[in-house]
Amino acid sequence: MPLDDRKKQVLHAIVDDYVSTNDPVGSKALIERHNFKVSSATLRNDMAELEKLGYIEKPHTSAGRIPSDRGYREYVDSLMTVEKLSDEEQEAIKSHIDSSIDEVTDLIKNATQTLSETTGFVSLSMSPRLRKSFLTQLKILMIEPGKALVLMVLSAGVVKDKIVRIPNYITDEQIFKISNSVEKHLTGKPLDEITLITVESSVDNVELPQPLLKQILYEAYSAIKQADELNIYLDGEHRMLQLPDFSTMGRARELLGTLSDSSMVAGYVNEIAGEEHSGDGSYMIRIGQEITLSGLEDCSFITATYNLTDSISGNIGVIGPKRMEYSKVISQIDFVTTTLNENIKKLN
Amino acid sequence: MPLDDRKKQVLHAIVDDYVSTNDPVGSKALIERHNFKVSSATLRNDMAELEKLGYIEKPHTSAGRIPSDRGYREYVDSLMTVEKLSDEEQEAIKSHIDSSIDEVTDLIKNATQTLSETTGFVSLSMSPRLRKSFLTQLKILMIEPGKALVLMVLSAGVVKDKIVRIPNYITDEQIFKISNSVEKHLTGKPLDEITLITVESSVDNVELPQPLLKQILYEAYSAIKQADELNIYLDGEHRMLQLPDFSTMGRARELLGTLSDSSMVAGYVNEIAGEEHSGDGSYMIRIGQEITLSGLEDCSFITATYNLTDSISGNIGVIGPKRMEYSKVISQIDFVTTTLNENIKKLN
DNA sequence: TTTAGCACTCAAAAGTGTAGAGTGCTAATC
DNA sequence: GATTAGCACTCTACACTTTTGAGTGCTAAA
Repeated sequence: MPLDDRKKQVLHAIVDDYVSTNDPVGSKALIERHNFKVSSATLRNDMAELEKLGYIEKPHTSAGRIPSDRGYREYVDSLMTVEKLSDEEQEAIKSHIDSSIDEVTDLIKNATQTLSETTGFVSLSMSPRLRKSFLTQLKILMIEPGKALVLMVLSAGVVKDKIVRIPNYITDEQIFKISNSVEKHLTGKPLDEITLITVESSVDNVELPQPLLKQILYEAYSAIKQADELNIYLDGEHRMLQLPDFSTMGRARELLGTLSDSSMVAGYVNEIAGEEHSGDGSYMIRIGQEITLSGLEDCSFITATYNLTDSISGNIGVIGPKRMEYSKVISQIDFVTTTLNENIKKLN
Repeated sequence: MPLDDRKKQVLHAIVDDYVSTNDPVGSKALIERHNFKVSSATLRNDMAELEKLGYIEKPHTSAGRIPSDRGYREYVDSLMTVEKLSDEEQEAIKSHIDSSIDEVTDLIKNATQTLSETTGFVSLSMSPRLRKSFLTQLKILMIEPGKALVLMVLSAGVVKDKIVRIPNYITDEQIFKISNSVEKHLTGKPLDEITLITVESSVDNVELPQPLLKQILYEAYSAIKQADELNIYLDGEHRMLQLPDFSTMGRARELLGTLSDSSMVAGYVNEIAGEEHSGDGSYMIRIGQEITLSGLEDCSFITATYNLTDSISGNIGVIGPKRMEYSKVISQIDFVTTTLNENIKKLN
């Protein structure tokens, strides 16, 4: 059963007030701050109803109400309106973004930092998912006896490298031949189609014993696979300590503890990035318990997607308290992401 | 005036007790836990004396005493004895260290993480100071029109690269020529002797208009300079929240706030790394107010040095509460650093 | 359906009292 | 002269109580 208009207004007002004051909001306070045309008693009835429906809850008997996860969800899905940032706000953000950066990775980092700075929350970004990108160059370069560098240039303009160990007595020339052969066969192939077998079968006519050759090719292969790995970058963890929501040590500890395990967070982000976008916007929101990472029960997580190319993208987002100004934060993420996308385009 | 033997014992005992209990220690408690041959009244006199000399202090009138910065300093300099870690402790550390890593940078990171994990404090490392290292290879590789990669291999086995922008219509061949020419002239030169002039004068006989050539060489130069920059890596910040010393939000906030400005921390570490080592060991200790970073007044900072080669080194260390088991932490750092040095050696 | 009024609830803040650990000082003792 | 026992005094931490005030749900009237 859908909420009637006034109940929607009440819920809207409760969320707004709670977000701005951090105090459970009661019927009287509601009347004072908004001009409802009815009395507090009426609102009390509405609030009782909203509570029964699960949109709001009481911390204890004699306190006001606070939005439940479901209440926030309703707010986010149908109540709030997302406005564009004012010119000043846009300027403030732009002043943090360094568009003179020449490497995509740094551009993304910079945007992530900006996001934390402007929202005051933790921000994060995932490295682009490069599975679909293809190799445009692959070189194996001798560094010194026993050590070589596998250097890859990917279609998205991303450069990756990895130092690998090779048998000591392999010569410059041999490596050079292998490098050329591998490059010729693998250029143009998407990363996710490159297997150990593809790599191994890409070399012929090199006068080296099979086991040695195999070893080198295995190293090359593992370098390629490593280029495909997802990295996560987190920023502004300390800002969470400034928030009243995490002013009790326990909560803060748990939160930062969880965030410190970056591979776990990365796994989670990757997981939800795989799910389809929730309808309307270009962003995705998880509220409270919807986040299945322990210690983030009081947080909300908003992510957006940036694009390196049409088919290669990554995520950027913030983790803040559930009690946040959703519409504002969404505008901020949106703006940062848009700016980031523009700057990425400029690199090509 | 030097302390007499018993006063030294008293100070030693106070530090030990305070470190282990986190309670100001009184004369009675001291008698109970240690077998002094004198009465509590005598200790009270000694303690009054120690306080007058500035080694210990009272949080308030009716509390026990806690060591002052000076007290810890005396303890660290002349009272404590540093023992080797037990076999089990060594094993525990070794189990965290991944000696299969092929890149120095990762090896250092891994050691830093291990250090935080074993001490339970924040750990940090500075990237090696590469000023004195020299180029063994330098290549400029075309990535796509308008974009090139400057790739440097340094004497320490470190590889650095940077994407730079070049004029659009520069060809593969032209870049190749420039690359060769620059490499020939710069190979073997220490980074800190390479100036823009050195780079510019390293190319001759390239049929390109001067301004274009200059632009490319400038980019190459800036890539080289960037390779020389110091990076800091911090780990385990969240662990500070577990410590009783930072159980009040205020302290923790300040601490993590300061640590989040990594360039400031890097600057400080670099500064003190420049000062000469304080005598005996291979480590360096800063206690409390001796640290001139705001928010770290209640911390101590212990650093050690790792070596890539004889002349190229970096720092690794921990930041923990002033109230720490100095001898133990020192052994831990020492062991981790030694192990790191061994693993670095194995890479070559 | 809305409203005024009222009794009831409960957390947070402020106040009170006590226990305990510690101190400094003095005068006696080794 | 150093050491000790004894004692009055100090001050925090903790537990306990009281007060305050915002908020609720319910009832009866509009």
